[in-house]
Amino acid sequence: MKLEEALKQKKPFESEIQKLLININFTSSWFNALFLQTLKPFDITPAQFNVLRILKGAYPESYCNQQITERMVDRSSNSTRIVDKLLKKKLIVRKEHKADRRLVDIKITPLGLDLLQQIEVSAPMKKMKVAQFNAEKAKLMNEWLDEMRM
Amino acid sequence: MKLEEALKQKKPFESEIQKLLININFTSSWFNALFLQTLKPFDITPAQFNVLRILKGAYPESYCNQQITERMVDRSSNSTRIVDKLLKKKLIVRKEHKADRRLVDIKITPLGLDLLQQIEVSAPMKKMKVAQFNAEKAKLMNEWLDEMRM
DNA sequence: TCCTATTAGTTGTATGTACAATTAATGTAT
DNA sequence: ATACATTAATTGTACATACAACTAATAGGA
Repeated sequence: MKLEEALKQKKPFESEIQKLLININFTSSWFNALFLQTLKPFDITPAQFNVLRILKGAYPESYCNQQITERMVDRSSNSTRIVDKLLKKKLIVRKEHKADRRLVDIKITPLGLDLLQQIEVSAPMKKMKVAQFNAEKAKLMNEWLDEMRM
Repeated sequence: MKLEEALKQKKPFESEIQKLLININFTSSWFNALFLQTLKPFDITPAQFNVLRILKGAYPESYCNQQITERMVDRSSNSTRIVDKLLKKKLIVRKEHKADRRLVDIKITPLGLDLLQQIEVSAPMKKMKVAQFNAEKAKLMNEWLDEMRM
């Protein structure tokens, strides 16, 4: 659906670039709402899911808080608190870093890996990924989005 | 900067489409952080700015709450509370709708229009809009983002 | 008309975000 | 070694978001 229709705009946008900035935010918000619903049956938020996937990337090693933050899609949220929630659900474990006692090592548990697996094979998740979208277009868009953040 | 670098990923993404979904969210979050900073000197949030612009679109008429919500870029936020904040700053006025007393008419004030004008001519705002990005690419991306939300 | 359903807006609450302040550990210069 | 700056993580707080519950007004059918 055209953005002007979705936002019920009478007038066209000032420029394609202005429209693009709004379109990216609108699409992101739209996608996040969908993602939130998809993850709801698994009792996990998109931010928690993102941290679990990051820790899966480190497995069987661990990451400290700072390394997690650097890899989060949305850096505005507080990794300490996200990690707290995951800890309560036993999806991760924490232990003190040997060499530098300021750091905390955080590692995904088998239970956490299991949950990720369950989510990824679930029907709604597969549906989100397919998204009926041409891979060639996706590749170009990825290049251009990367250019935009400069 | 490439998304893989930005997120310090060791492995490439599973597919261009999966990467695109993450790229849109990451770019949106990146842009929002910038936008938040840009608006800070004017003591207004992106959500409040968005509602003001919507009401400028209606001016000199008004919109009721529902019409505002339909036009918001991020529909997850609660328009009543955003409107409350704008009211405290006297950037808008509220009055009861004549025909249907469930509705509330909301209209931007001259003070609100002034603030929008100030923001739009400000240096940081102009900088955000330019974004050194090719208009032809922007147009294609807009078409493709619109296709994605289906 | 009366009853019920629907609609618009507001409010309550748990969780999340933005940002500053704090605590504790380490690095570095003298 | 001591003092000071820097770094990593945590905590406090005001505000925002997600979502359900609530209030009040209107619409529509028997």
